[in-house]
Amino acid sequence: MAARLDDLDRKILRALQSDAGQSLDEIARKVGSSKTPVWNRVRKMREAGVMGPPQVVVDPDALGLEACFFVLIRTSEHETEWQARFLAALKARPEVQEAHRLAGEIDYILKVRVANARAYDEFYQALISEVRVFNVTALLSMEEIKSSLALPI
Amino acid sequence: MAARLDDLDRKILRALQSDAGQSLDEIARKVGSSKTPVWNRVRKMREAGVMGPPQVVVDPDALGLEACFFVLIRTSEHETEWQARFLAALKARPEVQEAHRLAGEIDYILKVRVANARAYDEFYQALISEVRVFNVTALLSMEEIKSSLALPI
DNA sequence: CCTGAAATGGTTTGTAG
DNA sequence: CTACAAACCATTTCAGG
Repeated sequence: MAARLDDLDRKILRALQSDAGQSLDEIARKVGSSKTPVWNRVRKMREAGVMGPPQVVVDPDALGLEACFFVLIRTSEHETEWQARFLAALKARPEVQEAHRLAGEIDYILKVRVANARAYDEFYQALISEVRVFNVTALLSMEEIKSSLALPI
Repeated sequence: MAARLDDLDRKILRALQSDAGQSLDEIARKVGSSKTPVWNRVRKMREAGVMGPPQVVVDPDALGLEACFFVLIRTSEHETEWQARFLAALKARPEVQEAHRLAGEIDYILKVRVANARAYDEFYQALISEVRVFNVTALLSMEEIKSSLALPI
């Protein structure tokens, strides 16, 4: 799936991932090209899945979601059936913004956004009642120093 | 900064955060309203900082960024001067997609996207040469189970 | 605050180099 | 593959309920 991207493609991605609201003319000017080539490349990259649809990032505080936890999970169960249930549970829960399966001692890490510590506990209780886990450590974020969708291109 | 958002505002945010490429007509239809009120609310929420500018999410694999690490950092230094240097270093590094200051034993967590393990090591070496840290644990992601900007609204 | 329409400007398509 | 132009469609503004 690693489409061949030339320098112009990369410049376009750089412009779009910082602000997708720009007009084609603006982007063309920034990347040193013209409207049609930019449009053709954008179209191609969208079809190839190189970039997703434009999204707006909503400020969690504005919605009262003031607590962010990173959750480290160890489990003793590694059967496919258990894993399938666990993954389904994570995907179904909107509080879970990110979930990764890890290499090493810790099996999973989650990023969870909730209103407060109490809401986290409700999430936690609901999760462990759905699937058995061996050990859970929650790390509470005090300050979001950086949060960037932008990849180094 | 917690602006009062009514039900219609929330519906609009829900629609926009899943796909900001929709036309105002489509959104208006989905939320059961009309073009002008939707437009006025979008405008107001943008000005209030409730939502950021539209962004496209780029597929890391398409750029050859195939490794994702979560980095747990402990430090013994907690002076403001050290902290300022550390924060500046994190913000300056494009590999760092997220950085949080934590409560508890672990002081910081980072999410780092790089091409491979070797690129991570280069990042790591560069970071610890800039600022002194006590202990660093890197968790390598094997599989991105879920990654969603969408907040539960 | 909503409706509906008018004007502006950007996107998308098509033709030609 | 690029430049240019024409048609289309969305956004933005504005008058009226």
